[in-house]
Amino acid sequence: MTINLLNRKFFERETIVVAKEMIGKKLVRLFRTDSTIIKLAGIIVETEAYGYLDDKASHAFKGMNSRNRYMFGDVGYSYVYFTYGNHYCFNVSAHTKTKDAGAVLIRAIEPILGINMMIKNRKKIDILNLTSGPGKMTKALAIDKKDNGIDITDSNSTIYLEDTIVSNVVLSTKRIGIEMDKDKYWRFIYAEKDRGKIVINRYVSRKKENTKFLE
DNA sequence: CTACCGATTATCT
DNA sequence: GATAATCGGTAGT
Repeated sequence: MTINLLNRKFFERETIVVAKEMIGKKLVRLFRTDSTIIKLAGIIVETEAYGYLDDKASHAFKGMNSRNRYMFGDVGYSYVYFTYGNHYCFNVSAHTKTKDAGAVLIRAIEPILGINMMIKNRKKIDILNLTSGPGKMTKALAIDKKDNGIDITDSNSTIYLEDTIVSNVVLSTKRIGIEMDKDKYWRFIYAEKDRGKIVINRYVSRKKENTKFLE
């Protein structure tokens, strides 16, 4: 069986385009021990794009430092940072070759594999709140600083993204929790059409934000 | 149901 | 010394 991973080229495009197209793809998290492999997985239902000189809200805006270094250079690498004294956020670097930095924050997934382990990691049993936010998701998947700078396009990595067929709807909204460049519609969420009505995926955080329809 | 607010600490300047 | 791409609890409607 061959698994189709998102490859380097996928991430070597405009950060906003990559953020939008990551919606509906599968995020896989592996734990390898001597004799077993534990696999956690979910469908990406919420992302945000963070740019470079075009985006005052981006960690990369003021230039490279030891924290944000993986937003720069080669694309398809994880950028994991710690914030608010408690939480980790998980990004994948993505930008065109001519632009030097940019990344996509994965804010929420719909759990599809290893839900029991996610419940253990989160110490919460409420399925709808297991992974519906960037800090909740990293905790459910046990992602932290040790996962910074790993190659997401390599199937030997402990985190990678699988390609999927995406036929549902993607909406955009303003980004969450920032003070600068608030008006960019660079947040993307998963939705589907149900008898003509647009229904936002249940695992998306803050579903009441004003949305724009894409295409 | 929505809105506000305090916790907590690595990292930046 | 100040900040922060959040969360969860509590108060209010």
